Amino acid sequence: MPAMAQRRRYWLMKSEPDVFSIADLEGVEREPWDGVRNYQARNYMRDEMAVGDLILFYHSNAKPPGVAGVARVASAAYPDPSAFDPDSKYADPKSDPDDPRWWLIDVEFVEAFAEIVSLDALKAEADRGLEGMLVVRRGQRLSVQPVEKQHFVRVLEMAGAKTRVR
DNA sequence: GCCAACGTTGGC
DNA sequence: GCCAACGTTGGC
Repeated sequence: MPAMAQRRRYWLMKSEPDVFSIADLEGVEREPWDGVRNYQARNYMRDEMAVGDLILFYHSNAKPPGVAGVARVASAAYPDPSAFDPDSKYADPKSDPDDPRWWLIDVEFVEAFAEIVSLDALKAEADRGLEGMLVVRRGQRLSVQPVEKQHFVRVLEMAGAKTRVR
């Protein structure tokens, strides 16, 4: 009997569009998500993400902030090379190549929404469909967050997205 | 530009 | 192990 398939998980990842937007991801197709220097975000990438997991691509520090499209986890986790690069702004001399502190996954483009699903729009649904969604919580700064499947599906509906979830 | 939230650092 | 100081995030 085959092993039961791993349950697909859903995620939200933040990026400042001035630095790297959903259009930038569409242009390169695939991008190593380097530079994350938060342990909880690292743990999600290193320990919980699996190839094929779908991601809400969120524009932070944007006008308006909100979900701009969909991406997909495209690699298993591997050590973040920028931690070992002294010329990188993400260099971390405390990360030992034999015991790397920082890990990442590659992200690939799936879809750019016709219109951003703004944070305001998400908040407006927070009591009817998006209850408990982390990104609408005040003070929630985590740049990699798990998303419940029903919340993910609801955001796709709000966007009129082409992406379908099985 | 402001500042609340909150994670990290380091003195003790 | 506590906690003040500090730095960053990110909405506004």
